[in-house]
Amino acid sequence: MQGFVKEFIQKTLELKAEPGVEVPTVASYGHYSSNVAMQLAKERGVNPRDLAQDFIASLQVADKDGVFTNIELAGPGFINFWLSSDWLREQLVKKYGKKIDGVNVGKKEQVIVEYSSINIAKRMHVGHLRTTIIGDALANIHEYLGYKVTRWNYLGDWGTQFGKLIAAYKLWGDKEEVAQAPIESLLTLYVKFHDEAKQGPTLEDKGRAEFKKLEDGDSENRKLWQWFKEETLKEVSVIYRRLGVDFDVDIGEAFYEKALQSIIKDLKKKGIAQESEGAIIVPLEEFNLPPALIQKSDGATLYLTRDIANLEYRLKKYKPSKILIVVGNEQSLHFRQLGAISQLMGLNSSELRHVSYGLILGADGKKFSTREGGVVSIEELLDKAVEMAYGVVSQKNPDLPEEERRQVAEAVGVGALKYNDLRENRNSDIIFDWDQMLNLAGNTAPYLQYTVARLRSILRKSQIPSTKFQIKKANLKLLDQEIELALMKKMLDFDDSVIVSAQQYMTSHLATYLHELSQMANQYYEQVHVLADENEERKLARLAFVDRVAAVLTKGLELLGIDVPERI
RNA sequence: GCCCUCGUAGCUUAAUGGAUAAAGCAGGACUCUUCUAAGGUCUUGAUGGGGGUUCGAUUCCCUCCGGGGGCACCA
Repeated sequence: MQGFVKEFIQKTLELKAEPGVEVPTVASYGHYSSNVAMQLAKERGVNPRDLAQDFIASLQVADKDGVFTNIELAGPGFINFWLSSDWLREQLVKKYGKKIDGVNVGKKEQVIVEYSSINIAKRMHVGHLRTTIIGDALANIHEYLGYKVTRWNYLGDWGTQFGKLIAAYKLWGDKEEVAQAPIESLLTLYVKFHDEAKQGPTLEDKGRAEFKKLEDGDSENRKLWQWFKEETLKEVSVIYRRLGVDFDVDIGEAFYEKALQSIIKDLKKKGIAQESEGAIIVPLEEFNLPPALIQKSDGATLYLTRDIANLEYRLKKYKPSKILIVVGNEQSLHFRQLGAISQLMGLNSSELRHVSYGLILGADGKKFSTREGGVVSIEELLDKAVEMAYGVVSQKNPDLPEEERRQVAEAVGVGALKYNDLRENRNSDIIFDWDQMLNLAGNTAPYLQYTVARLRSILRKSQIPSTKFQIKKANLKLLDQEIELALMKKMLDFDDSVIVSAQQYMTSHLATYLHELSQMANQYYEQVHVLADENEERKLARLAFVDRVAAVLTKGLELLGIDVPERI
């Protein structure tokens, strides 16, 4: 409802700029608070409290419908607003009377979210977890906000390592083995190639030669490459299914290979790129950046070159208003260079955003190395989380049938892991810690899932068919407890949290909101015993209300990509 | 050396330039004949140091200290 208050102030006071409105941390400062008078006092050369007083007079006159019960001056010049209970009830019905549809702030504009971006013939490890989870949630959030979202898994499917892999496969590979455990056996071949290559340069040459053949379209190598790709995707699809993640596009680096030479030629012609030490670079002094290398001295292209082609293709085909690239902040220089080059090329029609996040570090505080074996695979992480959740479910709720316990454990374990990443979307690094990742109490997904399960349990135990829970028909006047009104107000702030999450590309706002809503819901069923109510009309109204609280929490968790079991 | 990023309670983290810095974990005290105690209630405890801008700074600027990442032929 922040937007509503903002609009009300802006219209009434005829302001050019959007006024600042926030939800105060202290309840006695009102439902909403604006610092608009303090912002404008200086340029108007008046005392902020006097200005606020004038504003309040106009606002009170403008509030003909009685939306606010109180508009008050406070502190150095804050204007604090209290919403009327009836208006809250009305809005609740308006917003949540049917299913929760979202808000159309995106106006069907295109947004491309690039995330996960795995490498072919490599295992998915903890490093891929953050990008996959954060990217998927951001995609969901943009969809809720009315954007047309394209989910893009930008595959690492090109490079000399594929020549090595093909060479290794031709030497020692076994079709059956690869088909059975693709990533495992391809990885083994790759490692073997490296070990053997230490004996002499002939093997390396062979790898390079195979890659050259692949580049030139040799049909056998092309087939092998395609097969490796398919098998890898088949294998990781199991993980994606467990994570509830799905992509619209999985075009990778290889796709752009053909476009690269003409891009380089074009950049040279326009004077954007130039030769240097046998390579081709784009100087970026004007952006205070080091020069970007787009072609090696041996003529080979680079990741950045392909990203330029990638950007060009996306702009042309999708005309997106935003491109979000969810990848760790170790690549921030790369994306700053890409952004600079896109400006030089005039490819800055859409917002190109590197959604970065901190690295996951080992216990020693150093970067996890992909090369060494010390990396935890995603399967291992998921299995461990689910196993732990299963233990807790079995202990807390032994009466649940075995199959349901398994399902609950999957939702709880995976949910806990996801929420752990989504509740904090900051740029500082994270030290990998099993205990913290698998924590199931406090500000975690299981707490939110538990809250919904409790709410649904109340509905179930009422023995009233769910079709009767109609907030439109309920007599909401009977809901007059402080906690009930506070909950209503909180529920109406849901969209704000989603909007801020999208604006700042930070899922933490939504996660924090859901935790707060959840805390209030827990207080609610602690304080108010719905089923014990002898007033049938009020009981039915409360059941309808409980149903909507659960619905908002469920929707929020859905946006975060977290499943909600009926019982837990 | 240069660039980026981070530094908040014992730990993990919040806080579009706002009022009394907010949670969770851990610690202490309560709370299950009442809709699931994965809960609820109370409680101890913090902005790295120093300057500046501002009516107001965790937030912006400068500087110092400390952690992490990056810096032409990897992605």
